[in-house]
Amino acid sequence: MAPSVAIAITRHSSAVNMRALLEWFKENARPLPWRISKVTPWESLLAEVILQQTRMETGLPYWERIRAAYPTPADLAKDSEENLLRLWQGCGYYARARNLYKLAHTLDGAELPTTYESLLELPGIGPYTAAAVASMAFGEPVACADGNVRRVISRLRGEHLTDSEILREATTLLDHQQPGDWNQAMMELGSLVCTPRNPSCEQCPVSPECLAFHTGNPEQWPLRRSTKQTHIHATALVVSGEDGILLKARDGRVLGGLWGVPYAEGDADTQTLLRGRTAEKIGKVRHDFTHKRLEITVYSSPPEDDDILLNPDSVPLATLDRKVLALHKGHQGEQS
DNA sequence: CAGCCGTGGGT
DNA sequence: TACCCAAGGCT
Repeated sequence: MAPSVAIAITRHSSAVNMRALLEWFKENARPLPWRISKVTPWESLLAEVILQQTRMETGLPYWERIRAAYPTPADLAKDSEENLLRLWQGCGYYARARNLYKLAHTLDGAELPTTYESLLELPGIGPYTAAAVASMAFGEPVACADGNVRRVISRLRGEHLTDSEILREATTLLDHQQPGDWNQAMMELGSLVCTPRNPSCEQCPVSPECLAFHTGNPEQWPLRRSTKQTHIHATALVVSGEDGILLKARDGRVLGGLWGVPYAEGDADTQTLLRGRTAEKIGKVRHDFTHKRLEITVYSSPPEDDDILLNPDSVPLATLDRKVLALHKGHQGEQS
């Protein structure tokens, strides 16, 4: 009998959690644009993609610009990928932009699909984004599990849960009448109250039922991810003349689709990079990715005859390249 | 499943 | 400084 009693209590507690959480959300939700006025499903999808692994304050200006430039997916499909990347530059994880561009072409003028399952088939749309758009834009009762939800649920249960266990629990708790609000409430709670460090349990609407709160050490959940950052020495070459800077389109997965100065990692590639040039070392730039730290030695050289120079503001550039160009500009200032 | 993919802010 | 980690998805 004991197990069924426990289950009954759990279910009852879940219902209490939901009501308290939704009430807290109504009072404390940040005034985000899509909460102030209604947005289209496309605009909702744009927001979710831009906010993947990106903080609200960082992502919001990008959302405003990109939704204004592309009110519909057809508007995006009509434009070039490079123009999208120009609006995306500095936001990071550029595969998101490349996939978004593919998505617009996949639709081929059609409306956005309206269900979790069909959204999931689109490029760049995974379980989180499909659930977020399906619930918020179309009212489908599907739970989404992002980093916030993972943390909130891990602490509620006081367990180190796998992703599928998190999703199962989120689905159990989901309010089927207001799935979009409930998903947002869970994420908002994780973002504002149930923070990774120094959570504000005294302000939490569900702390009475939170096992982590009762242990007095909620920060022990969820498990920390291991992050190993490798250190890499790289070389960048700024070839500048009156007409601009030598820039090339990058390809591959790292900063693919953006443009940048000639760049190399390792001695052999560096020698190739500088071969035939009279290059002067002008300084170092440090740039961190999630899993690697770049120490970039920057060289400057005058253009050769067949170098094609561009205005850096005319092409999409990553922040890494902007840092390199900023160093070069400062060095030029010193020279004159 | 684990590693990879940007950038910026917080501690 | 070094590390964490964000409305994740792809391979």
